[in-house]
Amino acid sequence: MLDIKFIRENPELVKQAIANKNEKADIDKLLELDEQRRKIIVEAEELKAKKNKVSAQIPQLKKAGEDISGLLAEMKQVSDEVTALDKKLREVEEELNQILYFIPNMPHESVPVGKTADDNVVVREWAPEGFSFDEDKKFLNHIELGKKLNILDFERGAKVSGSGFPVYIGKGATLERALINFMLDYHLNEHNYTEVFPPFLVNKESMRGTGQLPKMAEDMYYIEKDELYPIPTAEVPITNLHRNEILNESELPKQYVGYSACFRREAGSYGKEARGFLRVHQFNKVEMVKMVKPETSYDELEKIVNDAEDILKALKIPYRVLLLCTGDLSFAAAKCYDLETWSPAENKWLEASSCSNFEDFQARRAKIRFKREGEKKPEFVHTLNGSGLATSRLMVSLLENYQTGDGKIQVPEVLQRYTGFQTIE
RNA sequence: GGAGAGGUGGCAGAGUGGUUGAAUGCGGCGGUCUUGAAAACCGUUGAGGGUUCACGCCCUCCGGGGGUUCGAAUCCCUCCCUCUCCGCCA
Repeated sequence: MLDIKFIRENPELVKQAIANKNEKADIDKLLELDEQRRKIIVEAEELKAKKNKVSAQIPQLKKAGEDISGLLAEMKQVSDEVTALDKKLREVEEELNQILYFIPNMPHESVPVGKTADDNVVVREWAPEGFSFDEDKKFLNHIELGKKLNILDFERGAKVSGSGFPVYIGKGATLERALINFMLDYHLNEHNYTEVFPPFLVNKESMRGTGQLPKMAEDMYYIEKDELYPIPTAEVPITNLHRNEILNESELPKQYVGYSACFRREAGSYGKEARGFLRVHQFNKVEMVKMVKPETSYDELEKIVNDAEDILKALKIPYRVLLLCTGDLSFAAAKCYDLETWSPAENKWLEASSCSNFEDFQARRAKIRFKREGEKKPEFVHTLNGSGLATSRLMVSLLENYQTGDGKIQVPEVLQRYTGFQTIE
């Protein structure tokens, strides 16, 4: 959420930012409500001050034996007016929030302005030694490989749950588990994160805190009976760990890494793009979350991208880093890098990680603050997160890149001590 | 799921209708004393909002929400959470 004061002082900037993000919000209406709100507050507080003053005098007057019935009647009137004004204030604030909660974050000045994914900028590419984009070579895609080697079963997943719920079997399941453990260990040992194993169901306040609600409600699963949401990413429970808290400056930066299953309805996405692992309702992801001092957040963003890249380098999977343009930037993000891994069978890049700086957008919603040494006023932290990484897309690239000419899979070297086997055949 | 107890400031813990944002203790910060430190003593120590160029002034907050009252941490309703006992259970 943006600071209402900032919007008040920079309405044109905000309008431009929203337009650049291909979003809509009625800023003029918002400012009108804001003014109305403050007017009501002034009026109500004057009455409250009067009420408090008189109420304090009443016991003395009573003690002195004076007749206060007239005063009581008058105060009753004042009290009723206050109640009416407070009610009006709540209504105005609700209307105001209805707009405010739907306003996206402002893109950082370093983010290229653009309409669609075509306007994203390739920052760098990486590939292991000896790699080439070999278009002549015949590659089986991950679905074919999964079937042939009996390690993935999309049909049975559809039977048990529905389409988009893949099942890993045998060495496929082991490989998936190995991948998750490898990534967690790597971030713990090489990158100095604190491990978190979060709940997979969260409440409404948490979903609002990180910005999934109210705007993305349609993309979430919801368990009505208990008013809980299956998480779309571990970002939600981990960032909300410190909701409504004031941290000490010395505690920052907070660096968490956690595994979770992720649940997404993916309403409205069908067809070719949804084949196999490319778009699923449940997948596994290792997520990095940081809470940092504002002045360091853009350095931290670069670090988090590097941390995700290190995993791909260790796995020796070709990838590229994309800087997203304003139009492709998600609702809560100020700046975002995507990591895309190469899929030789699809002959294209697949998004396997997304690393974002949210600045104080989430922190303001979730009230995550910190206090500087010697300062009185708490400030909002900056929050960041990055997938490090999502296994489903990564698994596509892994299987396809590590297939041998005769349709077997060579297990990446760094995973072998986790799998206990070197090949899948 | 049933029965009971409870949720107050960083922590502990008073407070059951009237200047209580809240006693007291601990902790934190500042000071006196000291070569320095400890002890002792004195002072200070929450958040949000409105208004103001500013000093300041005002409002709100004692788990969340609503209500009674001129006035609520204190009374009523409701929801949430924690603890104890019983039941059920991976």
